[in-house]
Amino acid sequence: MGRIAGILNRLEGLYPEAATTLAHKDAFELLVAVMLSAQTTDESVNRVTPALFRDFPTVEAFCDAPLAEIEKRIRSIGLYRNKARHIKETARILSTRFGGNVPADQKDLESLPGVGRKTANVVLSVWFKEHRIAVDTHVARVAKRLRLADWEDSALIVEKRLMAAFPEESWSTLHHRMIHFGRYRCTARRPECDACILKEFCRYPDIRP
DNA sequence: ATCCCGAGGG
DNA sequence: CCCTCTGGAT
Repeated sequence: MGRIAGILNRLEGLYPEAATTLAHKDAFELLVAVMLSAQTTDESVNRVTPALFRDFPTVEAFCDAPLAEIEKRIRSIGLYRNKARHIKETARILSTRFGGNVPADQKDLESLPGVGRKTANVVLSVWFKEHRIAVDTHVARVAKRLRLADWEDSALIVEKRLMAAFPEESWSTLHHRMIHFGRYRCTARRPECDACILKEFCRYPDIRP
C-alpha cells in the first residue's frame, strides 16, 4: 500500500465516524459555532452555544440582541468581543443581503465579518456537503509533521498540497480525522511518537527537539 | 507582524 | 508558570 493510501487507511481505522463535534441544529448555528471555535476547543464552544441559541434562536434574534448580551453568553470562550461583534454583524448581513440564509458560496461566506477561508470551508463541507479541507492549527501541524507540507507553508499552501495529494472524495473525512488525530494524539506539545499509528509515514520523531 | 482573550493542560 | 486551543482583521 502506498504512503497516501496508508495514511488514509490508518486514520479511517482509528476514527471511523469522521464528523464534526460542534453542536448545531441548522446552517446558521453551525456558522456561529465555527466562528466561536477560533483559538478554542470545540468542547468550550459546545458549553456556551445551548444557552446562546436558546436565548437567540434565529438570525433576527441576533440582529436585535444587544452586543453586551451576546458577549455575556460567550465570555468563557475567549476573544469574545470580536466574536460577538462579528456574529451580530454577520446576522445583520445575512438578514439584509442573503434573505436570512447562510450562503452556499465561498466568496459570499468569506465576505462575512469573522469568516475566513477556514470557517467557510467547514460550513461548505459539513453543511453543504462539498469536498473541502479546512486547514486549522491541527491539520497544518499534522500535515507538516507527516511531510505532506513544508514547515513554512501557509494554511492556504497546506490546503492545496493536501488537495493535490489526496483523492477528492476523501477530503472532508480526512479533515475531521486529521483534526481529531492532532487534537488527541499528534499534540502540539508532547506527541506520543513511539505509540503512533502513523510512525512509519512521519519525519517528526527524527527531527523533534 | 500583532492583537484579540479565557480556559485547560503540563 | 508557560503553552495551546478547529482564526480573522488590522
